[in-house]
Amino acid sequence: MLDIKRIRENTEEVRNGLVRRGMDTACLEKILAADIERRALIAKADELKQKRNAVSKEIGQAKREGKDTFAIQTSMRVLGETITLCDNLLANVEERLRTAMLAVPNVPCPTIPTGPDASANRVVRVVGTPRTFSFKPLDHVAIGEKLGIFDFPRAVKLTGPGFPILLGQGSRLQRALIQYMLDLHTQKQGYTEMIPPYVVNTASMVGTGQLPKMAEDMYHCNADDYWLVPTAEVPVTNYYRNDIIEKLPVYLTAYTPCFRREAGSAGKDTRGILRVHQFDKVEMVKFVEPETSYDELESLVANAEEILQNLNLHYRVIELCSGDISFSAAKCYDIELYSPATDSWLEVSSCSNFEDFQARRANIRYRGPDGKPRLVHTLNGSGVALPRLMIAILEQCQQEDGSVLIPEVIRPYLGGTERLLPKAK
RNA sequence: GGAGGGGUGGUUGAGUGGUUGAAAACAGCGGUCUUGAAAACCGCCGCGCCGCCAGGUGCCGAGGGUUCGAAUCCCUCCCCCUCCGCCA
Repeated sequence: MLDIKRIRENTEEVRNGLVRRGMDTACLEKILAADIERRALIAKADELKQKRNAVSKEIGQAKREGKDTFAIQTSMRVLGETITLCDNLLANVEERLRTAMLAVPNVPCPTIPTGPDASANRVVRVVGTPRTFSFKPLDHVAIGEKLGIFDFPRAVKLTGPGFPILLGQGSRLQRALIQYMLDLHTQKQGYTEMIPPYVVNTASMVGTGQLPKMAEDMYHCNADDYWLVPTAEVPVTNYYRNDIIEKLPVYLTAYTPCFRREAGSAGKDTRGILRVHQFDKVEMVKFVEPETSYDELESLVANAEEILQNLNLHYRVIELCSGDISFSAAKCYDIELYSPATDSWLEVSSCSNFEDFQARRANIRYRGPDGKPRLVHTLNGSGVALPRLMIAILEQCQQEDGSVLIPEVIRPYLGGTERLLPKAK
């Protein structure tokens, strides 16, 4: 959520930001009108309440002195009704204002590229070199078939499309990667590990900005009004909702399954495990002082990149343009792994600075130099998503004989195993 | 799921209709004293909203209600604790 004062006082700056996102800015006029209405009603209601408080005090005093207060009490009853009326009008305006404010996305950082969609994104750096193959590289589905590590038909039987089954050495590889990434984040990069709930309430989803906009993309438990997490960002960030953090910065990391309905994406990129409704991910979340958040974003990206570098994978970093960043983000880098079989780039990480946008929604604060509460800045980044990491490893490390050479840093997590071997015919 | 108890400021903890936004203590901040520190003493010390300021207003788990007036009475909900039941 944006600061209403910012919308009020720097309307054109905010408007420009929304225009850069390709948004209609009519919502700002509605918000400003509601804001004026709201403040007028507050002034009116406060004035009436001041009178009520004063007279009530006098009545108390008079009663103690044994005086008759019937007449004045009767007249005050009318004032009470007027106040109730005023408060109802105010509640109505505030609800309208809040609804409108929750629907306004973050203002993009001024330095990011301006553009309507992904075509305007900027490639920041390409790391590693594409491997040259002496044979035609297979895609992850074909490799997985040879290795016997997926079972898509039976997964559909159990649930439906988009809920893959990993088997045998495939399961073990994924578990090893999770373990490796968590170890790197916690042992070397200074993060504290958390195992959070995978199901959260509505307030948490509003806090990080998934609701109200993304309701259709998430799984909801009607009986309890709970939501399956689409990312660990939600429970981990909301850990400090309505809280004052004692000491900044705080770095947290969590492995969780992620659940995404991806409404409207049926039939798109559905081959294999590229785009699924349930996947695993290791996430990093930072709570920092506002002055440092853009430096923290750079180190967050570096933390994610370190994984891929250590795995010796070919990847690139993209700076998203104003039209492509997510609802809550002010600036975002995507990290994409190269898929040699499809000659395409696969997004495995999204690292964002939300500035105080989430902190205002979720009311996450710390004490500034003057001891007064201030909103923190929040950031998060994947470190990293498992399915596409698996795809990239399978494809980039595949051998002509059908085996897959395991990156060296992962081998200790696989009991020294050097390669995944094709299943016996 | 059933029965009982309880949710008050950073913490502990008073407060059952009227100068209570809230006693007291502890913690914290500033000062006096001291070579320095401790102790002692003095003062300050919650958050939000409206307002240029003065000030006003709201907040005692959340939301409603009663009343001239609610931390205090009533209703609904949430959470925590104890016991019972069920259970990985």
